[in-house]
Amino acid sequence: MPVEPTDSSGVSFTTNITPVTFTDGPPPLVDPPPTEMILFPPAEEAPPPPRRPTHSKKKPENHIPRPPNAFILFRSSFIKSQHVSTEVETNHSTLSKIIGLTWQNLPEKERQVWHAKAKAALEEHKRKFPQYAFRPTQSKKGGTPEKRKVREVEPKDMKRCAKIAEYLAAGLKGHELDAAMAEFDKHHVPEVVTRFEAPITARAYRRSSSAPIPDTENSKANQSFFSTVTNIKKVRASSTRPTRYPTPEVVTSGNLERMPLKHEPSFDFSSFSFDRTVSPMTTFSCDPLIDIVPPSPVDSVASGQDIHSMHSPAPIVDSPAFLDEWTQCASPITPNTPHFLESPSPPPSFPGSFESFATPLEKTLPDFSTTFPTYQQCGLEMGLHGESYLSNPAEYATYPHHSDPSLGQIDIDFSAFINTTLQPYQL
DNA sequence: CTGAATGAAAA
DNA sequence: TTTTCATTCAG
Repeated sequence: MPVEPTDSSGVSFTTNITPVTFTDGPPPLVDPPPTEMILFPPAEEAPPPPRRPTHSKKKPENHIPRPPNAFILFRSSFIKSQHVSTEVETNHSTLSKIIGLTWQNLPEKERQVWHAKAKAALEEHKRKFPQYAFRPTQSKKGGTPEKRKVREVEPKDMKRCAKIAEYLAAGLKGHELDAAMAEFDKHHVPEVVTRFEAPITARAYRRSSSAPIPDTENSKANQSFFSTVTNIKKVRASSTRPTRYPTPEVVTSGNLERMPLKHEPSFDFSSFSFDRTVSPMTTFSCDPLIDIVPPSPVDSVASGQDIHSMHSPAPIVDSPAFLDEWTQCASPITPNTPHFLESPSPPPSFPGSFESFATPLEKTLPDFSTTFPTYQQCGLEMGLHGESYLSNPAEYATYPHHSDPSLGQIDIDFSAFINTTLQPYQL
């Protein structure tokens, strides 16, 4: 809400007047439901914040923001009202999910209130900026969406989001919701799964939000990670393909300077072919839009080690033959290589593995590549402190804000790898 | 800057 | 039909 021309805000909403109830503006077009029936009454109209301190880089300073739509208004008010406290959720991406669900659950009657407010806001906007016209910048050039990016997303616990939304719809807010969710989290098994095996550490969980800190005492907490495949990305309705997660088709793009494609042991596709005659890879699919078949619950790798007893086995390797294939790759890994590592434990070192073949960039990056050899063999490694989720190559493109700026942006497109090497093994 | 949601408006 | 951008702020 930029403070435009000084006086353009002639519609100053009586800021410091005694809270005598009086609705602002003209009578609403839609009669609001009885106050006691409103689940989420609009937050108090606060004076516009003293201009956002954050230095917006792409905004011309005189930028006129779009008028907010009904949902945006609802979300804004919802956040302001702290209906979901920071105790329950702080991540705004997740909050958007929750509020989105809540919006759907909202009685039509109450939604109309917000549509009315949006309409009023639009009128107000037009009064204020008669010359305004929405001018979306066409970022990409005409023709092929050559380099649309597919971004790794943090897994969200949708069950939990839905539960929160359910409680909200039932009228639980604030501290009541806190208590209810605290109880829920005590028994809830977080279902967060990336399509490949994700190193779900306690810290990663916390950071990825929407997941309570896993209770290590809860023995079944981690066993369901791969018994249920969740994290199905909800994609906005579209007649064709989801807009944000297109099927990979670009053969090569991205910044591969630091991750050589060829003649580089650490990133040589040809060196690790998934020969289906050797071992069909039946445990996963690489299409980010396709669900995967959960891998067999246990593989030979998980030979009763403590680490594995607390985590599901890595699903990538499903057969000894396949494992052998991997061992022939740049990074020798033994069948006993742990695939999971709880964050506090130091990664095991393998003679002549990571250190010996890693590129300088890789060496500066998280050491979990030694923990997840399958990824490191793909030349994949991402995350700052080894606690980020490893990416599904099919979904990964770039994660700039998770890469150290001093290292340069990691930007790899795995489409070629996926299409040529993994495609045959998709289910 | 990005992700999340929904929806209005433009390309 | 598809894309952008309104809000929000931790990451």
